Amino acid sequence: MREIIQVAEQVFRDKGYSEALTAQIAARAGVVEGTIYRYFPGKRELLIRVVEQWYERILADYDQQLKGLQGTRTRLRFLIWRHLTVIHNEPGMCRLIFNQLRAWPEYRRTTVFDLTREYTRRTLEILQQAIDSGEFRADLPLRIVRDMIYGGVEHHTWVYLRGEGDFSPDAAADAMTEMVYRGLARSAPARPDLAALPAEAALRRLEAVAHRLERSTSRRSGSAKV
Amino acid sequence: MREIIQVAEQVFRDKGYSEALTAQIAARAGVVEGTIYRYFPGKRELLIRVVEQWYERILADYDQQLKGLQGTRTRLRFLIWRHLTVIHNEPGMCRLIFNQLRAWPEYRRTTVFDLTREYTRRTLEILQQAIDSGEFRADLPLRIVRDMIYGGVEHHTWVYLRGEGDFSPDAAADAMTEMVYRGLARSAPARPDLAALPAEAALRRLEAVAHRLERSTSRRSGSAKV
DNA sequence: TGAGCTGATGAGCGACACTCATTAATGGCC
DNA sequence: GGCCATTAATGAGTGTCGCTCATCAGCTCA
Repeated sequence: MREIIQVAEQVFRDKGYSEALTAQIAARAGVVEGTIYRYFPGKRELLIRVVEQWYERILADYDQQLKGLQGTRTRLRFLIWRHLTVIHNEPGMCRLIFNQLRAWPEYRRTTVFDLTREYTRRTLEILQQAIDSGEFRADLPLRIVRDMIYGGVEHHTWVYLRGEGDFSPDAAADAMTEMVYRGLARSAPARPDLAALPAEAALRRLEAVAHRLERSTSRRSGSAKV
Repeated sequence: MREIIQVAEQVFRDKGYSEALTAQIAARAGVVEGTIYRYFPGKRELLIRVVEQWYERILADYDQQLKGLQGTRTRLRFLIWRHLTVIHNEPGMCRLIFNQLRAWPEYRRTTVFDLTREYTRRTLEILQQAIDSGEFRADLPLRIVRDMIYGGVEHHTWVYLRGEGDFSPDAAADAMTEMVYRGLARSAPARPDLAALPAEAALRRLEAVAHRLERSTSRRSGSAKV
């Protein structure tokens, strides 16, 4: 049975779900086709088990890695980068999840579903912590931000998953983190490299701060000027 | 053939791709199964034709609507809202596209692919125009912003597409537009005039604001200090 | 040694997409 | 209008797969 799952993973990964034949999986595993059905209700459940075991392996040391990271930006970037990297390293498996597993009605009762929820929950937590600490503004629904992150990752990696191109996990993670950070940051981003910015950029930043302060001041004094 | 496509659309929409039987489509269309294969190479191509015609219908008056809208924010919001609304109104059809069509190798040779590219190209255009006018900063790759928009929309609508909940196109469009706008806006939002400001004038303005702030701060600190 | 249990076996079934030889319908031409 | 050529429809197959089930082999324990 261990053998069946291992062989099935290989065959599914190489051929995709519908091109992978149960007869072939059985043959390669050195059993007869009927044996598969003693351990799995059907081909679907076989794929589900395969993906579940793989996904657990992938997420094994995940929490530990995250625990060693400090700061909203760093942690956020890690989450995004991690997701991008998994897709980059395991396109076959991700294709199976995105194209098959997720479309099935059984998906919700899968531990893949649970693990994914857990996975994305970390993102929400980080965002919420940043809001609590005042680093992020609180006026955008976090679930939508999360959707833009994970949906964005998926959309971005499609061409690659279709085998028609490549992408850089690092570059994409940088851009997405920056986008999210700017979209949510309360003030202009507190970037350590800001000191090195040219005068023009610094001026622009000051403009932004001044404008915001101006508004808040005039709002308080009651002389709203537009 | 017109009849076949119409019936097929209905059956595909109701039952999903794999539960929809060619025999049933033929029966409902009042023809025999073999007739379908005189007009379509296979079941896949039938779905492709169905989706293509539907999609063309959906995007028919799209450009006209967009042409009547002014301003980056308005136009951006319309694009996002439009996409969300189509999914909300036609979940069956969108499920077919997301779960089946897009996973097939034929997808790239589909006009659905072309139309989608055209559709998302508008988004890139709007973003690029905002960059050219100085409204948006130019240091983030636009393709990634686009991916976050359309990926985010998809991710956000999944629960609904699985028939397990609902979502508000308006609320989601607002939040996503806001997120993108803040993520890309060069200065404080709604001040495109600032971008054109020469350095000297900006400095004068900053001086003035600083003065005002100085006074209001000292006034406040006089009574608030403990 | 034999009874009872577990689990592998592989021939076969049912469901479907798809094919093809045959038949019917259509339309141009004298 | 009658004749032929071209095109379209027919429905009885066929092949492919996932899946089932009666049967059998190996193992344990009395």
